[in-house]
Amino acid sequence: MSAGGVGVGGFARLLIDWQRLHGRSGLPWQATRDPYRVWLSEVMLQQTQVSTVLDYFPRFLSRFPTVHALAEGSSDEVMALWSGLGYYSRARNLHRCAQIVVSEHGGEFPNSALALQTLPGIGVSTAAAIAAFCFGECISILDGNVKRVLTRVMAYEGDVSLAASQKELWHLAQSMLPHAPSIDDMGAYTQGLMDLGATLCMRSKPACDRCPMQPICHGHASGEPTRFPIKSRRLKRRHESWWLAVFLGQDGEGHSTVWLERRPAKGIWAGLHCTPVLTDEDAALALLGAENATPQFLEPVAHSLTHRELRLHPVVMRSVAPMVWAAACTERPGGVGQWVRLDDLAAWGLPAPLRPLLARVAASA
DNA sequence: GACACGTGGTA
DNA sequence: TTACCAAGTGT
Repeated sequence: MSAGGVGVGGFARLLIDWQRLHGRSGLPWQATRDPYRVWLSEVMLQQTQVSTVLDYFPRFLSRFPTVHALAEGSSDEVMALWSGLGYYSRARNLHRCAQIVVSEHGGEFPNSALALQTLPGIGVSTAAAIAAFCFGECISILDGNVKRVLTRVMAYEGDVSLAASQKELWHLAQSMLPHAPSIDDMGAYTQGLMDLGATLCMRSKPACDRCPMQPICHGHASGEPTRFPIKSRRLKRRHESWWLAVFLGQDGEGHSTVWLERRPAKGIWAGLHCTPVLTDEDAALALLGAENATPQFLEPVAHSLTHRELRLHPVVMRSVAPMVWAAACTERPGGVGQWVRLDDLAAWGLPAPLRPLLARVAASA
């Protein structure tokens, strides 16, 4: 045991001991030091809750068990497996990263945070997590958990919305690291940072009475630990209405189909498959009215994104001669599309709100 | 440096 | 309803 903390009051020692006794263990990505699995889990967990990833991680891994398999997979299949997880640039970067690891690193992930960080989709925190877990590098992650824990322990008064504060927090995080840790120590320390933030030092109602840091925590001493972290910048969402043109048809074997187009390479749901979207009401009504059928307007569905509050208005168009629409659809901006069987949608990378929506449509079709 | 990028859960 | 935010990164 050589992990005496050098930071405030033996922070690292307290954290490592606490993690081994009370931290989380048994999560599917914890039982390994395989950089591929650790990397995959870290990317999936970016801004995403553990409970959500529990569902996606094993499915993705069973289809792509190695970085070679992933590198050789099709981008459409990767997107389909990511469908519903959100932040789809992660999936595109993941795929690109796998191809780079195979083509430029002989299929082995680089073994330092510095080198890992040059790969697409791997930033400072993810690079540190992989390096710490897989290679025992003495470097700190800096995610939301760590920021909350550190700002509370230190009663850090800086505004974490500012870049200067981020830099200061990064230095602070490095200063708390254990001294000359073993690889096991770095694993427990890194996991401990996240476990502490997730299970005790929560945003509201932190469990200070059970916290190993309580004796050294200035936030707790202040009586208002939840005052930290201090954030000035507020998120604002703007409201928008989108009309989803749900063209229904049938294939040669009598299966119900829907017309899907690939979303543009940038912006919301980039690269996913979706019904044609019209963002202007007049244009939507004009276009949908011009199609030779009776549009059926369904109840709008609310869907919120980070910066937008969407009202999705499905407009179902059924046809006796659906192929007529295919020609019309391809003329539309953004336009390359195809008819997809409603019972085959699981194999497609769709935006999350489309699955229940199309399932409803299918049920009434 | 500010902003875009998804989704589901919680207060 | 609204706001916040969860194992952040890229532009």
